Amino acid sequence: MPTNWLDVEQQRAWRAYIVGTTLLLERLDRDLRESHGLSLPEYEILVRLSEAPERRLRMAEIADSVKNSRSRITHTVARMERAGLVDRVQCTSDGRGVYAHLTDTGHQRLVDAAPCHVASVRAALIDVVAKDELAALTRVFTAVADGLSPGTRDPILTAVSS
Amino acid sequence: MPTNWLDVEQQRAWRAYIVGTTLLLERLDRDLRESHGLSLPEYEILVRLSEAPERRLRMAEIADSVKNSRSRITHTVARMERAGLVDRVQCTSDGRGVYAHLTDTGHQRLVDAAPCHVASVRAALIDVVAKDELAALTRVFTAVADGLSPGTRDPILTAVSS
DNA sequence: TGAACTTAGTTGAAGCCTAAACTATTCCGG
DNA sequence: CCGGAATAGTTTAGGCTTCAACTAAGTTCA
Repeated sequence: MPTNWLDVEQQRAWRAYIVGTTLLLERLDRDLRESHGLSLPEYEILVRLSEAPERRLRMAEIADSVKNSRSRITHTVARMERAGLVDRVQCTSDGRGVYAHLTDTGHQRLVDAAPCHVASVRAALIDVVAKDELAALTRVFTAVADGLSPGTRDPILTAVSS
Repeated sequence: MPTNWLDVEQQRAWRAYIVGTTLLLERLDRDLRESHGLSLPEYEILVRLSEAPERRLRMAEIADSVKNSRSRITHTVARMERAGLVDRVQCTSDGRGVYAHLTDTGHQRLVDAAPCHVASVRAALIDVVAKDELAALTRVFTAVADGLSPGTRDPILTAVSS
């Protein structure tokens, strides 16, 4: 079967996307690190934990929600525990299970970092695109995620309420 | 100044984007590795070199075009050289300069990998998105890249010809 | 009950990336 | 021409990620 190459428009879209994403993720990570000593992956975990009932989640739930491997979550949570951002709590109902639980310190760290992070996201992405382009972005990446990981959508991506 | 938080639509867009991007980049990288033993960053470098005059670029040109640090390019090109994909050639006009030059092996490797990679990009992104959404994607990330790295746009992103 | 299988999570080694310091060369002003 | 500043690229160490192998606990089914 001959390759169905990308046409010029598609190639432009693809390259713009990788280049923009490389710059964007690097910037957000750097801003968080410099101002609050958090990496972007750590920040994302803090957010998920802060939104969870009792501020805790099973390791696998974290892994699923941020789309990282379990191994990676183990390592990252271990670092966060060393930094006092989370506790690890044995799950009583499942002897294999472990909860990562947001500490007060961790919560405060998130509260401190959030305004700065939101400002970065706005400055670099949200505020430089039109409303309808943002809507297109949502559709595009919802479709992408659904194609690559069907049936595991973030609740916020389907419900309108926070 | 009170934080200008993201509204629900903006939050949906942002989360869809990170989650989708995490899955997408991971998938493309994995596909390339498994089928052709290349990482996505390596593949991108091969593409840039293959398009360059005489199939060679200065280290800094590579770094700029893929938006990676020079240090990272040094490391990545060193690995690629070990793998026989590129040569390193001392620049005659500037004693400090080094060219990375695509070898025949490297070019063949790219030719072999390209159809597979394009198929992955199509399956995961291009073919799951409408034409106008793709155009929006281009606009969004061109704006993002321009905001974060003004004045260093990829030629393909401004010219219509390949 | 118990053997096989699955799931949750961890571990350790190897590879990749970052940051900062470093070498070598070129550029610029006097 | 010289000295200082800037540029090109490399190096090294340390941190992060991946991979494969591993432990431990739960599940299934005869």
